Amino acid sequence: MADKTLRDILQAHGLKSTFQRLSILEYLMTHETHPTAEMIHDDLSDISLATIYNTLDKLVDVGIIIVIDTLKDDKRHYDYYGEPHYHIINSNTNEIIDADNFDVAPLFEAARQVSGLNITGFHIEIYGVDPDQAK
Amino acid sequence: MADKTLRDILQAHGLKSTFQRLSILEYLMTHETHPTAEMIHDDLSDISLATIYNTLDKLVDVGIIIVIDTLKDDKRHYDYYGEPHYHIINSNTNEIIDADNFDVAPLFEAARQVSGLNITGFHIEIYGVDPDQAK
DNA sequence: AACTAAATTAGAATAATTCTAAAAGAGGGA
DNA sequence: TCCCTCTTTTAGAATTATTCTAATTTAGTT
Ligand SMILES: [Mn+2]
Ligand SMILES: [Mn+2]
Ligand SMILES: [Zn+2]
Ligand SMILES: [Zn+2]
Repeated sequence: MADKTLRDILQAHGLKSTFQRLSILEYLMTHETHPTAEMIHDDLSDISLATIYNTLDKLVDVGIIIVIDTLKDDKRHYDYYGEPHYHIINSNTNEIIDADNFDVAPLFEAARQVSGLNITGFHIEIYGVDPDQAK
Repeated sequence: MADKTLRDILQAHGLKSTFQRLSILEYLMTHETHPTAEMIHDDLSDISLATIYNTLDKLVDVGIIIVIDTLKDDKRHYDYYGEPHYHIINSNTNEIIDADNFDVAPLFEAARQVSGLNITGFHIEIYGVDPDQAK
């Protein structure tokens, strides 16, 4: 059962399995919509909004999901982060496109050189507009 | 006078020159602190907080400054964006380091290929920790 | 089955940001 | 320089996404 896998993911990160966490994680894994807490709550309406927020915070803490806080709608968007990837944002529609066709190693090395830090992760957003749009 | 240059920048972007706008723009150009609206208001206390927000919005709209909304402090940080650059964030201290030692052209090309969009800009944050820190 | 630390919940609280609508100012033309 | 008009500024109220509280339930273990 698919349930098994979800439990494993949670346990591998030291999180207890509750049906709330299983539902929310599954929701994020199966939706490409980069939803907000409210959007998730609309669909999983049996789970309290406080739990939605608590769970999302936990999933972010352990690195299963990430936050995208760059859209102009003043809401946090969440994203399952099974594999590292970057985002392309269509400024006309605010659509977020996942992409991974770029090797970040040279960028990590550049950042290490400048800062002397141990690089642990990245957050890349590329903005674009529909090519046919005037201007 | 330095005033002249600031006026020119505002006018070049179609913004009227007010002493509030000149002050805020100069503040951002001369501080590396990536301040919040509140931090700016603390230092430029003659300017109302509403105007700080209004002005920052305008400067963002015309592209003179950018917003960094990724820190865990739940506040927007602002950054003079005279030249394109990326950010390295020390996760131990939340310090934001400016860097420009990386050519984004290949990344732009990768994004264009995936999305078909006309790429207009980017927002890159690289996270790191002090190398001596345990773990 | 019983235990206990952790998770969930409803609702209140917080606070960054936005809005309102009235007063002041900038810039252009006469 | 003096209007004129549109834009900007402002104090304070309003909004609202998110966080907090404290009581209840549950997961995982013994
Ligand atoms: Mn935010
Ligand atoms: Mn907020
Ligand atoms: Zn994504
Ligand atoms: Zn910067």
